[in-house]
Amino acid sequence: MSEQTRPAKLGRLATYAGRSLEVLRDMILDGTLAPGERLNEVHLSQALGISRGPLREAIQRLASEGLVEAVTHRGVYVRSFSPRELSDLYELRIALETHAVRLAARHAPEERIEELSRLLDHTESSMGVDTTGAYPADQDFHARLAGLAAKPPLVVALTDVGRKIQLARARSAHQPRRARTALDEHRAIVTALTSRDGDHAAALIEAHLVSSLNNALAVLGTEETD
Amino acid sequence: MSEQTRPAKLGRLATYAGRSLEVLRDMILDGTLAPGERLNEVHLSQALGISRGPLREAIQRLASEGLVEAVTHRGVYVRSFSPRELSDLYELRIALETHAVRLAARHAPEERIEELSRLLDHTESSMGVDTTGAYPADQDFHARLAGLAAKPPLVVALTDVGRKIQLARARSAHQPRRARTALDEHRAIVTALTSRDGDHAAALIEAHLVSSLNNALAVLGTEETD
DNA sequence: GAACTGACAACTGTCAACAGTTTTCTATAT
DNA sequence: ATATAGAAAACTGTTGACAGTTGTCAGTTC
Repeated sequence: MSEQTRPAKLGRLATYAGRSLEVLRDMILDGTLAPGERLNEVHLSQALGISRGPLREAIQRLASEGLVEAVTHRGVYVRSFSPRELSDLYELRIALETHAVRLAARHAPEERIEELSRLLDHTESSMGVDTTGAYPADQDFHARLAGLAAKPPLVVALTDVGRKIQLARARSAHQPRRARTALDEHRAIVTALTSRDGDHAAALIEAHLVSSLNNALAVLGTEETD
Repeated sequence: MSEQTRPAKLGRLATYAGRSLEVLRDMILDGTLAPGERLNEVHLSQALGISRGPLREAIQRLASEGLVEAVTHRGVYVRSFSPRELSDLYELRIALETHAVRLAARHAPEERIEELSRLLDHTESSMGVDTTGAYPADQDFHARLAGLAAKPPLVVALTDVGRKIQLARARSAHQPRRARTALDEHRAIVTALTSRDGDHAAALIEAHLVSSLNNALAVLGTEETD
């Protein structure tokens, strides 16, 4: 009767391939599987407790998402991005996100914008203690912002490029100092949206992303191989 | 010694999964597999002469590309797009392609632009007889145009949205009359690029895509179910 | 005649074993 | 000692079979 008593080995997705995709993607994005690292099918399937079939299906999707690179008969590797590639990704993201924010300024319903504002309030209050989780909050903000444009293909495109950027930034997670600045920048964007000033919001988003990129590049530059 | 004497059952990709992906994608994009149609794994694997394993891997990639929709335990279906969805896809494409063309106007080397111009000459001359192949030529032009921006992520994004648009337009392939117009519009874009006028080129691209969209919407509107 | 029940068929999800390739290691020769 | 050739190990690509779910259809009940 109850949902709890079913096999439950599979989560909500009800398929090993689907669950493996999410697990692997998380492992890649949080650095458990480092850029350049090889994905051994046998080891991974044993670690996940499944066979190679569904695992390979998950890997195909990761390859399609551009998070891993598959070389025939030679294995799949976690992608690694050069600073130049990171810049290019950000440039694309800027093009997409400025477009999204202009649409949002014109068409987003008042309440959805207020929702976003409240989200920032919540982020700020829970940030007083420590900035852990500041990066997820940042991602959440940008995802909701994209949603305000109400154009599914745009959300898809931004999700795609966002994941690659997250991987490219890899271990250079947000720094505590930057979290504060980012929050202020987010607020300014929401304010511009509230006053329906698309051009201003777009300019703010661009500046925000540029400094985010510069921050990432700086971290990558100073970071020496351990 | 020679490449020809190897098993050769597999083409250049050397893997059933990779080849199946391309075959299936072509079948979807040329309408052999119609929107809404179900992909039966057993039938398809027999038709392709392979087992279900590599076939399923190919299908996962198609799902990731947004060309098919997978429903757990219920099969995968070729995606179908509403006019509204087609419009949204075009809007995204406009945002991306105007961005690309601005970059091209600023940075593309002279010779690459001339190359594009010669491509149009060739298209025009081989179009005198019949307009078959006008649509591939159009796609080729846009692909090369995106390439001029020299930003790989931008090319990837445009390829993704381009494929979906191609599927959404499905059987509404280019009309002979429009082929001529499109060629003229392409020429105007190249001319603007030659004079390094990014804004003008962007405006022309936008107009070109809008009329392309309108053409597609008109065809979809008048087209009744056979 | 319509709605329900249960068996049957079809199909998707998964697994374990096989085949072919690449890599590694060892033994041999220079 | 270095380089080389060959065998062994490790791994990817593929297959055929099994398991569980969904959909179908005949038979039954109201």
